[in-house]
Amino acid sequence: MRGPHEPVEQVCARCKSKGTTIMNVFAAFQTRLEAVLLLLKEQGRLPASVEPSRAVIEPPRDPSHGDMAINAAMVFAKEAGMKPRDLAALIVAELEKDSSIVACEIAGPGFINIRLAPSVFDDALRALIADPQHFGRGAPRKGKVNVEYVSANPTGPMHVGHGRGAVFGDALASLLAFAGHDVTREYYINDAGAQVDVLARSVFLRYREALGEDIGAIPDGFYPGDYLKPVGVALVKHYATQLVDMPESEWLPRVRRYAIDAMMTMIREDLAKLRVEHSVFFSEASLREPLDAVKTTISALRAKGLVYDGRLPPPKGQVDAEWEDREQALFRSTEFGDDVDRPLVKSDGSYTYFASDIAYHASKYQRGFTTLIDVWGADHGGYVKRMAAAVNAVSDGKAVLDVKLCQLVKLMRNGEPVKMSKRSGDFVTLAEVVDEVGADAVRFMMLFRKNDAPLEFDLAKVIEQSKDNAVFYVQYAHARCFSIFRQAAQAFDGRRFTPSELLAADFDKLSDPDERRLIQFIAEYPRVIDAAAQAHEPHRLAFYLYDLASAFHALWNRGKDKGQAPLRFINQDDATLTVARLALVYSLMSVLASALAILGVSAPDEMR
RNA sequence: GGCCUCGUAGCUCAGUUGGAUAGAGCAGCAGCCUUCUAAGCUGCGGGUCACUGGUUCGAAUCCAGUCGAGGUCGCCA
Repeated sequence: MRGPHEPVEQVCARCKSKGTTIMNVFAAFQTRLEAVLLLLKEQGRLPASVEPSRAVIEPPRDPSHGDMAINAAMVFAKEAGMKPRDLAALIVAELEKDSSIVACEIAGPGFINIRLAPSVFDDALRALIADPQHFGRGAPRKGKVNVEYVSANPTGPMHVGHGRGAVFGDALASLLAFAGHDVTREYYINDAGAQVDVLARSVFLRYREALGEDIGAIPDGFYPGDYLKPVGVALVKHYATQLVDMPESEWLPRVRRYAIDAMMTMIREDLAKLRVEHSVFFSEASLREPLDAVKTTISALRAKGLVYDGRLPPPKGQVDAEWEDREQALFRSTEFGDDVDRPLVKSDGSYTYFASDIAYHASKYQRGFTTLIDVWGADHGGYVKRMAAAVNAVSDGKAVLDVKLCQLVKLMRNGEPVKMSKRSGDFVTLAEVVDEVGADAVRFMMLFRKNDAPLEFDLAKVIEQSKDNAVFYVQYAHARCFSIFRQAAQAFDGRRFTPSELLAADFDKLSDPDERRLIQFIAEYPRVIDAAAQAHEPHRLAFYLYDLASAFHALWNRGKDKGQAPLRFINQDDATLTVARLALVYSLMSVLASALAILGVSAPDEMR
C-alpha cells in the first residue's frame, strides 16, 4: 500500500534548475505563444499595448478541434484594429514555423486550433516516467503562505463539519506546497475567551463528581458532554482533593489549563485519525501574555488613525432590548470596504474576539507570511470583510487574506438523515464517522465537492465497492494498474518491466485514439495542479482524478469486448507493444498516486 | 432591513477564472456480458443555466435589479 504521506510538501530541489516547462506542455506552448505575440509587437504588427499573457492556450472542449486552442486573435482584435480571423492568420503564420506544431487551423469566430506532433505528449510521459515524484510540481515561488484551518474551540470533540474544514485546509496546504509554495499549516487555539472558563467550570463539576459527590443534572450554561468525565477523573489523579477548598479564582486557571490541554490532545487525536496535520498551534492566550500583543496592535492602528473612540448605530431589522448606546474603541474597517466600523473592546473592558484576531493576523504578517488563507465554517461568512480589512490595515496592504468558507455537512445513511441531537451533548462526532468508514472515504468525499456547496455525506454509500462510489472508483483504478503489472510479469516469465525499460518504450505503438486521449489527459496534470492551486480549490484535483480514472476504466473495458483483444494492455505475442502500454499504465499510476497523496487518500495496490 | 454564500437535467453535482453544439454520476429506457481483477459494459432520451436588463466579437461565468434557499447582523468564538 502506498501511504498518503509521501513527501508532497518538500519542494523538489531539481525544480530550481529544471523548471516546469518540459513537463507542463500547456505552459510550454503558452510561452511559445507569448513569444510569437511579442515578436509581432516588435515588428509593429501588433500595437505595443497588447499584453501577451492575456491570451490563453487550453485544451479544447471538443477533441475534434485538435490538441490545443488559442483565443489570442479574439482577445486582441480590437486593440489591433483587425478582424479576429485576419489576426489569427498572422499568428498562425508564425506558429507554423514551430516544428512541433503539425497543423493550425482557424475556426469559428477566430479560434486557432493547433495539432501537435505526438512526440510532444510522449515526451511529457517520458519526463513523468523518469521522475514520477517530480511530475506536476511547480517551481519554488516567492512569498510564504499560511493556511489556517480547523481552529475548533478546545471545548469538546470535533463534529463532522469541523472535519470538512480540516480536510479541505489540509489538502489545500498540500496542493499549494506541491505547486511550489512555501506553506505553513496552522491551528489557532481559542484558549483565551469566556468559553474556556465555561469549560473549566464544567470540568470542575466532573472533578467533584469523580471525587464521589452527586452533582445532579448538568446546569444550563455548562458543557454537558460525557467526554469531560475522564478529564475530571484525571484531575483527581493529579490534584487529589487539593482543589475542592480553593476559591474559584485559584482553581479556575489550573483547571482551565488542564482542560484545554486535554481537549487539544483529544482534537489532535481526532485529526490524526483523519491524517490532518498542522505544524503550528498558535495560542490566543499567548497574544496576551507575557506581552499584550493585542494592545500593541490596537495602539499601532490608533496611531495610523484606523482606531478611534466612537458610537455605533444599533443593528437594523431586529429589536434588541439589550442594546445600549455607548462610546467604544472602533476599528475603521469601512476604510477598507466593510459596512460598519467594528468594536474592539466589550462593555466589561475586555477585548472582543475580533481584537484578538487582528493581533493574531498581524502576527502572521510579522512572521513573514504575505498570503493568508483562513478556512472557516460558512456561519462565519459575515466576518470576512472585517478580517480582510484588518489584514490590509496591519500589513499596509502587503498581505492578502483569502477566506475559504466551508458549507455544512449533512450526514446521511442510505439516503436518510442521521439524527444529531446537540442538546444532550451527544452528537455524532468526527471520530465516530472516521472509525466507521475510514479516513480515505471521509477525505475524498469531502474534497469531491466545492467547498462552498453544501455536502451530503452518506455513511452507507461511501464504503460501497461499486462504480457509484467515487472513492472506490478512483482507488480501484490505481489498484488495477498494479494488477496489470502483476499479470504482465506472469505473462512474460517474471519480467520486471523496470522504469528504465519503460522509458525506452516505443510510444508510436500507442496509436489508438483512446490511448492518445489518455496520454494527453495525463499530460494535463501539471496544468490542473497549477489551476487548482491558483484558485485555492483542491476539489478540482478530486474531479480530475475521477475523470482520469474514468478514461482509464473505459479503455480497459474496451479490451474486454470480443474481437478487441488487441486492445488489451498485455499482448503476449508482442513485447514491444506491451512495454509501450505498460509505460502508459505506469504513467497513469504515478499521476493517480501523486494526486491521491496530495488529497491525503491512500493509493492501494489491490482491493480484494 | 443590511451584508455573505448560493440557484445548472427528475435527483446529487461539475463546468478549465469570458470561449465554439453547457457536461458527468444516479434514476429512466434499450441492448450486451461470465472477465488482462470480480464488485458489470455500451448506447439513448432528458436543459428557458431562477428571472429581467446591461457590458462585448462571445456570458452559466462579469455588473445592476427582481424572485427563491441558507447563513449572519456590538458586549459568542
